[in-house]
Amino acid sequence: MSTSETSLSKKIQSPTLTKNQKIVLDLLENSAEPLKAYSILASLQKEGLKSPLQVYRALDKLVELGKIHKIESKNSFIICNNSNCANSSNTVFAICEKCENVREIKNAQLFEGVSQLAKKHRLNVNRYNLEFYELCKNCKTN
Amino acid sequence: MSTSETSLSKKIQSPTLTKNQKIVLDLLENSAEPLKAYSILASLQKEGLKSPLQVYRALDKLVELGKIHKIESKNSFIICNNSNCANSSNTVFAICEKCENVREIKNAQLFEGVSQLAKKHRLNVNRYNLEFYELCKNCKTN
DNA sequence: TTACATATGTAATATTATAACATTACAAAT
DNA sequence: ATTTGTAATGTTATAATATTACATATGTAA
Repeated sequence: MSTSETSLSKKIQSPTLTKNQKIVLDLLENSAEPLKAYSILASLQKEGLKSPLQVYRALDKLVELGKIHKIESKNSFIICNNSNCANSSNTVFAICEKCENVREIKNAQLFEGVSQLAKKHRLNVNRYNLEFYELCKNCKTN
Repeated sequence: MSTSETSLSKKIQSPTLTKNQKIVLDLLENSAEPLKAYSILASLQKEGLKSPLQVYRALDKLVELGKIHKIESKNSFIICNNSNCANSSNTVFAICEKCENVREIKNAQLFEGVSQLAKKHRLNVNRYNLEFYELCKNCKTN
């Protein structure tokens, strides 16, 4: 009981990250685009990562903490640029149909709008993931 | 030019399916739940399917035709129960967080609502995929 | 008939992800 | 300080998902 309280408060205050979690998060923070697990592994071999599992475990944890998101349709991971995500874990992405560029959309009104829509249609939703497919600025002009 | 017209009209009238496409579609039509490529392969070995590629090719085509959808987060495929999908290729799913049950949501108003939201936020969206995470009826009562 | 696009069959291989198991690190409770 | 519990690590092997490459066949249109 006291243990579960402790681990709960830990989760809420977001625990300090371990070494592997830190270096993976760092890499994603400095990446302009989503990264794949095996590319993360390749990049971080000099930092001591040796096996896929080390990467997947760090990624799982970071997703759980809301620090990063998985783009399911691309099997890749992107830093969360949205302060909301720690609380609600709703996600909205715009994905370019041509170049596959992904950007996370950070807009409280839009988030709320989708939630409202769900409610309106009598859906009892815990969280959602919305992927918009567009033509990004770059691809539109070229 | 006339060739492109022809292939276009073909797509619009939805061409007759080939043997492999038909048996894969059939299987999905009769399945209560989304199926994975390799499970489809296993099920259809008696019908003559021998390699993953045969399954993936049929699946790709069926997705392209809007007859089925891929649930990205589960790497699995589900029959489209939505007559709209041939036209717009927007998708909305409700996925149970506990038992992973997936149902496609078929509701023109909801579809339109999401499109409106995108427009309202100045997003120029070609199509979208929305995954609601819920607790399904079954899991809620148990 | 020729030409073309689409579909097939098959083998090999690439990519993504997890299972299993032994060990270590750290914080909380006694 | 020691025990205990939980989470994280390291490592090997393997499972599951998906694609490349290439040869052949099929159907339709010019």
